Amino acid sequence: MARRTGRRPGNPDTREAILAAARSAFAERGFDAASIRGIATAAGVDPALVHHYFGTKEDLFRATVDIPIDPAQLLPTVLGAGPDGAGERLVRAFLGVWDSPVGAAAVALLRSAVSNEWTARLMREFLVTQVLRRVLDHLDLDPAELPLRGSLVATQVIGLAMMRYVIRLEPVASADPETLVAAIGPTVQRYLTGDITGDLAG
Amino acid sequence: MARRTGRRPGNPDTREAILAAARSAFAERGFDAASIRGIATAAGVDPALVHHYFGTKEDLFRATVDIPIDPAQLLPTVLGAGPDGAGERLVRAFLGVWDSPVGAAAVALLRSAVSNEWTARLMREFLVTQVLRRVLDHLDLDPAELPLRGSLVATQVIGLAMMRYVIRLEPVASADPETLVAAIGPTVQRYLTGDITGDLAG
DNA sequence: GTCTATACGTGGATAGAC
DNA sequence: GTCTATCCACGTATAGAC
Repeated sequence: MARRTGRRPGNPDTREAILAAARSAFAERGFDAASIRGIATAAGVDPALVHHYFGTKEDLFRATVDIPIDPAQLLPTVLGAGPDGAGERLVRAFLGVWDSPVGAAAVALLRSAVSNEWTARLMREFLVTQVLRRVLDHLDLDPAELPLRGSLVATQVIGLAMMRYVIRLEPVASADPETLVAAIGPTVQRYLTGDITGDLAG
Repeated sequence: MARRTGRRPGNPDTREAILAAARSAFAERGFDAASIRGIATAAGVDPALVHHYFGTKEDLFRATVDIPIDPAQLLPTVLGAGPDGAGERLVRAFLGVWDSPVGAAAVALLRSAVSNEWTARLMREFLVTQVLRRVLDHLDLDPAELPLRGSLVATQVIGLAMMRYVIRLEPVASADPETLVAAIGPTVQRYLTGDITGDLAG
């Protein structure tokens, strides 16, 4: 019995356990409020290990939100069938991602963007360069209108995320995804391709 | 010369100075990140005075967001001219409030609602009982649809606030209010009185 | 590779002097 | 009414023992 009964050394998935704990902690509390100690406790490891594997808290956050989701993959689904109905498909695709486990990273980014200037910049850049620009570039539109159209889409989509995942306002928080697609899809469609100058009457 | 040259005693507007500093601090950083010490420094007073006037940090926050804005006052403006165009008028009224100095309190509440469960509850209750219910009660609608309509309006309006005041995504962040009214008003109008079940095609 | 101990900073809150 | 001094809790991060 050369070895004591203590915890086994070199646990191979300690890193993954930390990452998972960090993901939910950041998603539930945001960057500032989440603590390394809390994450370590949730993962069942020592706080020092977190630093050992990931460096600073900021590094850990970056690793957390650096999810293996390539927005480009979703583009064919959203835009493949042409501009008609793109709004509905975009809302459906967003809900699909946010409702999935990896959506926790998106919620973490959203929650943190409110308290941290650098995470807000991270979010702006992600929204603009990874999502909005790609979608809008595939639609034949007046280039001068693109920035406004893009940020209007952002107001609706991020507002939906805020109410559903952060503020948890009912009934949006637990509504069926297709209900939201039917209700909000047309809004996004109008922001993408419709008239946004006010000529459209109720 | 019975009196020294030190700071004058009994400064009557110290309380207001603290309140103003607290408002902008909470609006810029949220409840958690804003510190009593920082607020005191910004107000040019001692941290202990903050406690003396307002009690705990939570008490101070409540005093900060307890603004003298009665949503009921805005109702005639929004709904007075009938349901047609109510969406545009609601967006205009919101921007009027949020863009004004007292809007800082609203931004503070929004920012804080993301990190604090109790401020999120505060915001939910304010939204539901003070804003959405009042607006919707004045429109003749199927009562079964009211909660969904109300939270849809919330997704769009709060999303607008997030992008304009918190994330500061351009061009929405510095857009002319009437541009936003023209673009977003019809969305709110549809959520209030239109078809939200998906029959409306682009 | 894992954990203990600790340095270092910050922030809320209070007691009590002036 | 205002401020000094301080207590206490917590968080990040690191050094170094095992």
